[in-house]
Amino acid sequence: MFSKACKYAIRALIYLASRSEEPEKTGLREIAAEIDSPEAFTAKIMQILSKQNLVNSAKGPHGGFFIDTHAPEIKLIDVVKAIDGTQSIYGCGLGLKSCSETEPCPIHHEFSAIRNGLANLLKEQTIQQLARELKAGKSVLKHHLN
Amino acid sequence: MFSKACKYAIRALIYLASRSEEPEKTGLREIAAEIDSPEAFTAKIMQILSKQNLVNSAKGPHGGFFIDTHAPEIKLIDVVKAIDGTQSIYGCGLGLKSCSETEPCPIHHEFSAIRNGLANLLKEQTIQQLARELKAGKSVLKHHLN
DNA sequence: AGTAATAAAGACCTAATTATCCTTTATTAG
DNA sequence: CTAATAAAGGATAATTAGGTCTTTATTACT
Repeated sequence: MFSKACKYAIRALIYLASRSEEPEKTGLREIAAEIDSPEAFTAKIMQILSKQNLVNSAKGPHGGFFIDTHAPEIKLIDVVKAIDGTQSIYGCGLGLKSCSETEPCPIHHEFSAIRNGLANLLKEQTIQQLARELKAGKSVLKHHLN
Repeated sequence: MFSKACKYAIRALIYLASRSEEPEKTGLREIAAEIDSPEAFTAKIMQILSKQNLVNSAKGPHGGFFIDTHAPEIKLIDVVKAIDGTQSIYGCGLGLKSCSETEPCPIHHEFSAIRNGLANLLKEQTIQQLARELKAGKSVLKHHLN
């Protein structure tokens, strides 16, 4: 569905959002540890998110990443587009270059409903919503050992 | 959604099924040409499908691939499982090892509906159904130049 | 029997993704 | 102004997905 990079990105953003009322910034090390992702690779992903203004960053001591609490909430689709691109969501299910309503691939119509459902979900759901559920203990970002 | 190999597999099977009342077998070259896929790579995929008994083959002159018309219709999910494995359908959307109803990832519930819809579709739809629509001119397997 | 046609099998190559390492640059505390 | 800290950026390595090539086995037709 999503690339690994995209999964890390979503997890990282949810974690960041889950502690974004804290005025403190969160360092890369902590993020990677909390979402159980490779640190250096996560750094690359954070760079992309930062360039796309999905996240803010500050260098130096007490620096780190943070989400602007005054900015509009981040939609999942923004993250997916930033990391995986639009083709991953809107491309043909069977990989045909020219697949459309008028020249559909064999599964085009059957998959449209699903694809649209997914797209709508990604457009509706925000990182912050998911972060609130995480904080409420309704979900987890990594395996919790008993 | 699916790997390229899986897309080729589905396209190849639909093409084969679309001409399976022909008693003649269909050679690799023709399949690859008709679904616009790399020949050698398609050969590999056909080997897998053949081992999984999703398709039959015959060596030698006038040999080729064919689908047993008396066997039950091939469900899309059989193809996806054979090529991409079950993880591609049932794995966690955020890549968590232990994601379940009791320890869900943040998007678990939201995605369950979509995931289930997809799985049901794959379980219902058959290659042969799609082949009939293809033959009726309602869909295409490759780009048709004007 | 011999030859051509075809799939099967395995080794091999290439490109993209994932991941690591190291250097540079910016920021801050003291 | 220096040392510490942390992100940014570049280079590179490892892994996986995607794809090719060569050889072998099988069959049909002279």
